Amino acid sequence: MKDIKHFLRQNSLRPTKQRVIIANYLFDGVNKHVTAETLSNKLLKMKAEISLATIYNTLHDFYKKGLLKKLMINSERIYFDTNTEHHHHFYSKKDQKLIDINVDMKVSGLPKPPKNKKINKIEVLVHLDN
Amino acid sequence: MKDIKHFLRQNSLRPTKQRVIIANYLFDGVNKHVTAETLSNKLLKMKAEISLATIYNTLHDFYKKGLLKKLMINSERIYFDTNTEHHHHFYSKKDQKLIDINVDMKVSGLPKPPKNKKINKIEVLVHLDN
DNA sequence: TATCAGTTTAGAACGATTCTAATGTATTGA
DNA sequence: TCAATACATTAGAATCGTTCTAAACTGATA
Repeated sequence: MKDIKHFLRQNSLRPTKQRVIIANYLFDGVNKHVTAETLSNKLLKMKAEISLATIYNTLHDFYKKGLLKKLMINSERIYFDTNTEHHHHFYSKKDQKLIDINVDMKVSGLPKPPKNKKINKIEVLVHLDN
Repeated sequence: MKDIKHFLRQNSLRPTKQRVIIANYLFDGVNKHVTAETLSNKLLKMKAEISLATIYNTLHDFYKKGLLKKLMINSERIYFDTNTEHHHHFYSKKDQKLIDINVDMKVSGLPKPPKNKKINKIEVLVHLDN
């Protein structure tokens, strides 16, 4: 798409064929959580053969430009989130699935951070059972 | 120590030389966060040469018996926490350090979990800046 | 349209972790 | 007490996600 090219250029990223395909998928308006592997699978289904190395490069390029968030979910893989707003998650270990929590939550009773340290952000992960 | 042997047996773990050394270190009353690597280094400093495979095995054995918690911190390594109570953490990416938050915190404004899912536990990770 | 910096790629390398299969050791029960 | 055996340890190989390398390619620019 034309505007994806603009969008990439606006972020000082050359709109190469591969980046356009990936950005088109990731930034279609629906928030997504992807790993290199899930993205690769999706792209293959869309008949787009892009090497894994490029997928890794592209995810990191987008991340460096602030277009993606890296999630602090420990599960062997690195998750990238197209929702770069500060938000929280449900996590189902069983399904290996993340679900955005888009409402505002408040954490109360927080202790003082250690000396000389400032709180950057608070992440809440709600683990689901089944 | 004698009681470490009892402790291991109580948890249906054979008190082998290696498990006794590791348990003695981990369960000395001071809560710790370790990775296989940091534990291995500590043990070497204590003149205890235990193979990495055994360290991994032992950490997982202890984990399976509920003696250790696995932490959901994304950082390439798996962290094990000797504090198995439900609690939260400060995390300094810069220092690659975790600090327990031992006070009770409340999260308000939590949305309903998805259909057929139950909330298991809520984990709060407070990211530090510097 | 030639140039060149930036990009893609296959495959090698890497690092944390797990596996393998041979050796060693705690437990048991006679 | 000791032999049998079930369980543990180990070195090194294998695995898996990810990063690196270096050669080929391509978008931007002049």
